Amino acid sequence: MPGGKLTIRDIAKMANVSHTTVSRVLNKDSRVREETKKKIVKLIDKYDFKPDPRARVLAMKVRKSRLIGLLLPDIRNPFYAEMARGIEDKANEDGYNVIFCSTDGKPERSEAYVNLMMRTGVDGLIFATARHHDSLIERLLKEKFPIVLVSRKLKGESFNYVVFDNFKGAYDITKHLIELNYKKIGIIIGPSNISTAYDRLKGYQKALKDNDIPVRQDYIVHGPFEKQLGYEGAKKLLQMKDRPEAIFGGSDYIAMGVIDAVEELGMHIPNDVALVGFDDTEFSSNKKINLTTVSQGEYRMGQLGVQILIEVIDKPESSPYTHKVILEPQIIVRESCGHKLRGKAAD
Amino acid sequence: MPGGKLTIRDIAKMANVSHTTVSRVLNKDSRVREETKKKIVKLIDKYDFKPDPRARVLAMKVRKSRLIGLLLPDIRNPFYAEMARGIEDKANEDGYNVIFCSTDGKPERSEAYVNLMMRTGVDGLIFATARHHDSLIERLLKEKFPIVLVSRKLKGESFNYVVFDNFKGAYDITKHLIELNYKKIGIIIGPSNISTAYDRLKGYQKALKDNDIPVRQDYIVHGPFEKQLGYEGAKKLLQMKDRPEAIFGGSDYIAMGVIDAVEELGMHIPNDVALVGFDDTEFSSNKKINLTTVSQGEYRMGQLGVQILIEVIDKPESSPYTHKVILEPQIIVRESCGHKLRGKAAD
DNA sequence: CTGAAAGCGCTTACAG
DNA sequence: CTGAAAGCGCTTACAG
Repeated sequence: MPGGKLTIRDIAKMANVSHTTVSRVLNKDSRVREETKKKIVKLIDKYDFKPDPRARVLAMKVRKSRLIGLLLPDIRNPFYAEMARGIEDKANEDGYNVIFCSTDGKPERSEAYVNLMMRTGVDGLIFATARHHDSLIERLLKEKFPIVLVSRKLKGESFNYVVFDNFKGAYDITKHLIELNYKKIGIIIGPSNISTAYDRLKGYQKALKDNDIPVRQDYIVHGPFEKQLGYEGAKKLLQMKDRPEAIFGGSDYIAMGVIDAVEELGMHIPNDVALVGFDDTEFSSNKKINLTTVSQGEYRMGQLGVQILIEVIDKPESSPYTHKVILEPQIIVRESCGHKLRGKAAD
Repeated sequence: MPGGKLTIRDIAKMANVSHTTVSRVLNKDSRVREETKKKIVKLIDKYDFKPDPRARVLAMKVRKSRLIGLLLPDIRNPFYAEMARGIEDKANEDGYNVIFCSTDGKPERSEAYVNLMMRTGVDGLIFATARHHDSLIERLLKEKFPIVLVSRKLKGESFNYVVFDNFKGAYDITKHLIELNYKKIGIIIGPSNISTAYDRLKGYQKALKDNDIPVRQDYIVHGPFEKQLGYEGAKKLLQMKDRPEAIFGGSDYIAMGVIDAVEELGMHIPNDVALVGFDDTEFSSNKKINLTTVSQGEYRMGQLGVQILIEVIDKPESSPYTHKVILEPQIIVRESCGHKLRGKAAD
């Protein structure tokens, strides 16, 4: 055990009391004589005695580890790092610790990590990795294990979640581009079995339709929701004969990749091609990047996620899933999409 | 308990065996008749029974939680996010989970987090937050609690660590600037009670001296090791009457702040001022940023840190601290510091 | 105010 | 191959 192998009985012996009494002072039970209490406290301090948390949990009626698990695609992605910080802060505030795992979007890794976490005994799980159909999460749900989904949802509504209105965010930012007089707008987006990608694509399409702009399939690039996709997608899009004048990067991380490609092609943002992202990570606000994007407030999303999870852990829900929050995204306009009515870009 | 409240005895009852036997199959003890084993395994699968990890740990001779704690300044800082990923990957590989905490460099937060982690029972701790004199770490060391320091060291050598040769990295990159014909070089760096900041400052100074360039105190900006410092420091430096022609940002994160300031002042990198950083985060390689920097390989540093920690956990060291690794940093030259022999910048 | 006893869910000699 | 028993370190009625 941390700090030595003393037990409650050792302390008891030294204090000439039963271990029961020591346990009482450890648990701030009032019915201990002030005098004996002092004696025991002194010993505890002297040896810096720490009761074994596991034995403690085991012996207690309500069995909690005060540990929550967090599954996310990649902690290096600034979007998730920010969210993780919100989760961490809120959790610690309530006396919980958080274990995190980066799955790289691979179901088999999720599976392995969840097993690992279960083995160490987490009280609940936060998933930022849900796909539309996710057997792991569905199983956990069926077992009534406490979980909450953040950012990404399953199909349906039978679970607790906190997400952003991705449809609206995408709709708005696409509309913003259209108002700036762009008509040829490409999009580079994650796979459609991820709710965020799916909804953003829908929002983009709807905005085009509402403005009588045909949706071109060749302007849509799908792939893994990673930076590399932005790079490859932009290369493809920008080398078309009839290339887009603007690109909607499905996330800031993807937009990072787009920027690399644009520079490599010797082009300029926004003169040759406008660019918008989604997430508003720290990167986007950099004065050299100045990416127009959609702010989700992922820190807050993380906080809300933990808050809900802790509620569920404390009182497991009877049946219906009542915790659902949909956050309002907000467009952050910067220079990466040029100026209003600037006229068409080269093509 | 996760997945239901079944115990080993429930399973035993159903299988008509003693709970001892069930425990045996759970622990892959070979001396169980194939037949009974199958029967039990079937039951375990059927009910998806999971033994309580805490009871398990409690009952075992060697008491391990397979949990390690990680203290770092801020998970949102890409440098630490990358390191965390290295730690996570290596830990999971060995069956460990990692709990992380962002301290924002505040000793009182470290203290609180470590208490929290101790309560949940971590087997060891990785610190990326050490200061030269750090009473918390020193106490843990005295208690022989398994810990390893990464990136930042205490004064002295009585502990295990994996760090980079910050002195050399800073020396080399400063020398690089000098070879490019810059003589007025400012530096924006963290507080000198953090080993990385201290060593980098020393490296910078030595490089200047070795090239007969006087060290000017007014070209040195100290402060908290954060992005904001870069912004403020650059504003200060660049508005001096006799301003530096080049700035050494003590970390990429600081360099990010410098870039913001430079742009805000309407200046250009590298024409008006050259810039170098330290860390080589993803941000720096972006084609619009192109920051010359020092690559530390923090992912690998994280991996090595866990590896050492696990070794120490498995066999606590007799006395001397034998795990010390110093990694060689490497300069990554990009365009943020202009071209060789380009002549002096404006001033 | 205090202690003896039972019990939390599991593992592991020990003895068949 | 299998089981009864002791024990891990702690908490908590129950009975003084």
